[in-house]
Amino acid sequence: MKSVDAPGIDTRLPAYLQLRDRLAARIGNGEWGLETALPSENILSAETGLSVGTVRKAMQMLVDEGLLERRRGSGTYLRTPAFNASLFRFFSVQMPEGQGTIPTSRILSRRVEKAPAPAAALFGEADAIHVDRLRGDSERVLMTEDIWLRQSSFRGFDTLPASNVGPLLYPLFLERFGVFISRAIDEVSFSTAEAVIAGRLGIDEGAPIAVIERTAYSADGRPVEWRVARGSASWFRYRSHVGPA
Amino acid sequence: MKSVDAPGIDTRLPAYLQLRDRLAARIGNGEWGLETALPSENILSAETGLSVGTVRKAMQMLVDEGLLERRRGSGTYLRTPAFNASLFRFFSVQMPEGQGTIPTSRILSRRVEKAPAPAAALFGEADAIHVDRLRGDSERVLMTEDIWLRQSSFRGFDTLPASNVGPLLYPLFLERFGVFISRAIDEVSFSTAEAVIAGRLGIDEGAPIAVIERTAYSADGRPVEWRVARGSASWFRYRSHVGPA
DNA sequence: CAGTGGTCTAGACCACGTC
DNA sequence: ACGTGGTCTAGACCACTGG
Repeated sequence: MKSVDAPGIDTRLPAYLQLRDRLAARIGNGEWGLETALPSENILSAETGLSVGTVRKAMQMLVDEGLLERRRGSGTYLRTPAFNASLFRFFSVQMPEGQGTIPTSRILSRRVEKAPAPAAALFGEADAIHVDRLRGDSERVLMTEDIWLRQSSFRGFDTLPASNVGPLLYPLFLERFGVFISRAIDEVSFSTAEAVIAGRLGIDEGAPIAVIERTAYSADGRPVEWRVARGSASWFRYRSHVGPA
Repeated sequence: MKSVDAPGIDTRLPAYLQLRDRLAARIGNGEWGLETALPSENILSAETGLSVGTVRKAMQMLVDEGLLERRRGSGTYLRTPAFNASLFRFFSVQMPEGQGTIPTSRILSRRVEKAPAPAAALFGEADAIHVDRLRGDSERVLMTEDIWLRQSSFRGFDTLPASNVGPLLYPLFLERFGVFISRAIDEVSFSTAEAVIAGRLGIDEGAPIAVIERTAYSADGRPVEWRVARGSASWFRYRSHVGPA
């Protein structure tokens, strides 16, 4: 077996895992664009000295993890859209099921601040980039979001021109910062609206609200985002798949 | 390629998929117990006339789907416990995190009834087995559950001696009815307690409650259970993983 | 048509459990 | 020691995409 030389790669691991890590790193570095095919299995096989089957296993792993998408007869490509769509599942009642209408988004502020305790513990950093944001549809505000980003992963996000920041953050994270969000953990709970939140959502102070706390992890397994989303409990609906998709 | 003869198996499918379906069916029929190893890869290869690699792919698929568990040097076994544990995630705040304390369970009634519209549509059957049940810990009732089971899959469940029905239903489904629950979809929303519900939960009428509607699917992909669980919103917390585990 | 990924084979050697 | 699953090889043929 030939080892896959690269810094930070544990050569005691099986070859296909080393190759997986190597490819994940190259993806994170932005080596391939959204519509550029990765090197084919044969080429990677020749480059690495591994057999095609082993290369296949490494690439398949990245497909299973949601990073790549295979197109028979064409090649293997980066994949972002589907995962992002799945992150808006809490709008499912508001939108016609299955149609991927992207909710509107208005960013109120982006600032480096002292991180709240959960975010600080997660990131291992005292400060974080705080994004304050409203989400809704064309008619009204549905949720308010407080997003904290790991400062060392998204340095400069707070000073990016507003015109570069669209309604979807995760594609931007990949394109500008080489950070691919591969998974997240959501926690749904129930609370009542404080005055500021109530005002933003257009509901009474003390009215019931749903709270979603999300911790998102990059492809290398580190937590890079912690967000708290709040919306009126009355229309709220959260869908979750448990077990194999 | 040699086809894997069996009723209900589409022979146009790739061999590894046919073998997967065949094995899933045999698992559903209860052919192997919880601590009995399945036939080894070599044996299955000889039996089916397929190469070991192809057999491997079929078995790996069932592992990925959560049906099987591989133990190197020993064999491949059925797997139930982990998945069942994961189905009690909504108790995560009440219980010491990570410890699999099984909540208490008290079944109030089991009856064949006219199924509510969502269950009837899901099952394609007008009647269903209705299970009315309370869940909690040693001190108090935490949730009430209304469970509807597909009658044709669980015929006789309503007349099973109570002593045979433990706190966990899914292991029972597998052992008595050969039904393996492989995945589910949860929908979380918030409402207020009607009088009966409030009385059961020991909260005020009109107090906020969390509602979890779950549709559970068997290994062959058919919906076999629809349940609605209700608990006080004040302590409620629901955790969900999105993206690859 | 050439190149891609999808399936499949028939071996090899290894790490690990069980007996 | 033997059998299990885990990794890996070096091919084969197929279905599909694209120019």
